[in-house]
Amino acid sequence: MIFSQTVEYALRSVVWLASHAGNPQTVQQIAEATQVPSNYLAKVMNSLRRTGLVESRRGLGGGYILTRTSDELTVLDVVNTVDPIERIERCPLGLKSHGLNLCPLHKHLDEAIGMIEQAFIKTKIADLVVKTCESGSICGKAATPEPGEGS
Amino acid sequence: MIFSQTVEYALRSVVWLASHAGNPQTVQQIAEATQVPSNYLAKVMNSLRRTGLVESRRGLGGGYILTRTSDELTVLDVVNTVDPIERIERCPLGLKSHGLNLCPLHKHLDEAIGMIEQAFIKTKIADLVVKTCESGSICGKAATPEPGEGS
DNA sequence: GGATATGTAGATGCAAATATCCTTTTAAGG
DNA sequence: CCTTAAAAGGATATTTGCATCTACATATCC
Repeated sequence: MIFSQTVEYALRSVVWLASHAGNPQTVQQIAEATQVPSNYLAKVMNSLRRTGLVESRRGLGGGYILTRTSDELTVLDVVNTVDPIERIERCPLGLKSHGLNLCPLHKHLDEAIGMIEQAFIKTKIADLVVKTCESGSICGKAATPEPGEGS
Repeated sequence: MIFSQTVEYALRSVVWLASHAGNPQTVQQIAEATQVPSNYLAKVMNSLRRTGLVESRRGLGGGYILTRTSDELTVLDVVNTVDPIERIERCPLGLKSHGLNLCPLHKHLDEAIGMIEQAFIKTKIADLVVKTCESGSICGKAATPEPGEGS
């Protein structure tokens, strides 16, 4: 319901790239940092490349980088790449009787989708980057374990 | 993405029941009116019964009716029965470092989910019933074919 | 140019959501 | 009772999203 796993993965990865602008990140690096299965992540990154959100470089020193700055890149861009948001334009019941007008049900559902869409347009990837810690994960500071958190 | 097929089916059916309050509707009737595969609909209706949103009567003259009036029943009630909305409460990455605080990514995603949840609480099933036509479908007037739309 | 490190592509496996079918239970009406 | 109409339950497809594995292409470094 609501957001697919793949959307999660794609967003985590893009946020990670945003916080490492300029430095190509390999699938392995991204996978470890974002805790996404690396084999699957490879597919996801490839999708992002095909739609032009990221660039790839092969070979030693290669990896992925964003093609835009993180404040020119919205959550919607990422979401629409891997699992596009589809507005309800026609009645799923295929009734001709109300032409372009949706019935109340689908009108309300579409409005809900629209809200999400708007929120995702407004939110830039830059807004999602954690700044309060040096080289941390996308989501705190996993990479720099705190004192007293031995495992 | 966003809404599952089952949610669609459940909502259509409940809206149909709402517009036939008092008259038990059989799975067959609901299925035809809402264009949902009847065998699958049977499962969905059963779920709605288990969570108490509808009552069933077996045997001749049986069918399903709502247990509440349509303005006491929200879209969220229905959605949560068949495909519950889950807020993001803990960081999916399982990082302890930020305790109860979500990272910006998951904070934003959760807010989006929260918006949907609110919208679905506010929307009553009564708001979704088409009133402008007598015995029509949930979504216009499919049941009363217009003149000149022979088939 | 050989060794190594990367992304790219395709085949396949697996599990969950969706859909179908068949049997059993329960109720109503004669 | 018996017949019929309905829901309830269970077994089984089908489809799709998620994930894994392997082979291949391309770049860097020595």
